Amino acid sequence: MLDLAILGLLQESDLHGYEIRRRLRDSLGLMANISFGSLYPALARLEAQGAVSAIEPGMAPVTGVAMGSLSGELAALRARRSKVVVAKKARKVYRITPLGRELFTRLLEDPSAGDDPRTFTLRLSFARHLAPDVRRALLERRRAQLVERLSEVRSATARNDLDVYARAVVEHTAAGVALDIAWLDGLIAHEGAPQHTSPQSPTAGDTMSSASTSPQG
Amino acid sequence: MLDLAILGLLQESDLHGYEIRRRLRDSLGLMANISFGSLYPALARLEAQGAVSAIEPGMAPVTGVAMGSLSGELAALRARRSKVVVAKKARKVYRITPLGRELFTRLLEDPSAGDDPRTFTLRLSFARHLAPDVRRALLERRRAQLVERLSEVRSATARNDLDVYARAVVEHTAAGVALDIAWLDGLIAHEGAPQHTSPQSPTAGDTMSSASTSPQG
DNA sequence: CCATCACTATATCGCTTCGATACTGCGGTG
DNA sequence: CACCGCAGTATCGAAGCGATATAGTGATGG
Repeated sequence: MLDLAILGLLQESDLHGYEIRRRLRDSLGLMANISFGSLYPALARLEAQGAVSAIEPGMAPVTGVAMGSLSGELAALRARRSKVVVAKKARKVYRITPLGRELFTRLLEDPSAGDDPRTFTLRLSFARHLAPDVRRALLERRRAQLVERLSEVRSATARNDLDVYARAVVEHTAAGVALDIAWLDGLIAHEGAPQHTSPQSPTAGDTMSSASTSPQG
Repeated sequence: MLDLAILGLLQESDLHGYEIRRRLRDSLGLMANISFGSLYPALARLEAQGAVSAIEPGMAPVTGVAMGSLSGELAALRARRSKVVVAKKARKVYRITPLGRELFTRLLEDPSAGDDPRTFTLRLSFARHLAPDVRRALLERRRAQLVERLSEVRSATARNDLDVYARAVVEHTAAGVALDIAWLDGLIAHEGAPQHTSPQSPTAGDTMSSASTSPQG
């Protein structure tokens, strides 16, 4: 799961660990603070597989891509005024390999490679890399899962041995799942409608929001 | 986290592993299928701590509590017609100890013992065991967390480098968090209103539902 | 009549993830 | 210049997960 996230980010630019974490937090906006205890082992794993390769520190061109927006820009500013060349510390910058790109595609498309909510959210975030039919299949699959889950939760709602609080929880859960389904329906409708290449189709634009798919609370 | 769930269920009746799992699934309605790879180690852990004790198979009175609603009732039926005494197999029935009750209270009340969404959901499900002020504190604490999270996600929404899909995800996430907050507000209001012992206060009843706190999708 | 299926039930293995913690290098501030 | 705090990498132990093994039992059906 982390592998998918990492490869997806590296797809766009070379990054070092810390920055990957930051982007996971606020570019993807989801995936509440992945811990380093997960991140670094994941990077090591991917490197061992040959899916990413580490650009040795010092070799990395200091200009641009590799640095975090915040730290990078500040460092650049400082460099300009204090005329000290910002010799980057022990940063290990990672770059995706062709093999990594293959792996990314596989993780993104193969349903058997994880089907939990987190993975779905991640896949959807990267859905621009998917062919329209695969994308649609992804949405439909998820929808089916949610429909099943909804009926389970609804049956729990029907129980009469629940006190106020337990009941509040299950009802809230059910409502959440229902809204997720509605949201997916919106997305599916968008997929189905003939795709204009023009950025904004007239009816599009506000069907794209609703409730929580559950990428963390 | 599992510990809290297990102790909470054992609070009401003695149970064996399989049945704990079932109740987690459909009594609590949440906590999508806890795997046995988590459950049995957790039970072993609790037993080692002296928080639960295993009633040896055969010693357990076959009448009632220990069996699952389904299997139990069916087994009873069958026993009646086939007059074979259903000598229960290798079932290990667990019972909570006084020390376990202490641990339960601690896990339920101490915020430092886990503050992830799953744990919150669990705590709320067991909120009838909490004193009103502690209960309220629990809700307020969670609300504060969600408010912070919302502002984070909203700032992600403001980014302009997101494609349609990534944007859809973050917006959906934001909407979900907002609804969670609204739901909590409802619950808090209920807590605040002078508590009648009578089951239904006039204005109560439909404020208790909204969106997903995120006990799984 | 027995094979097979589906379900209850316990248990373990290897892997991923998490939370805590430790360490270093550097720039800014008192 | 001493110290604080942040950027950054790294590791450890515990917790949870998914797959898998094992075994007893009632029901289904050729």
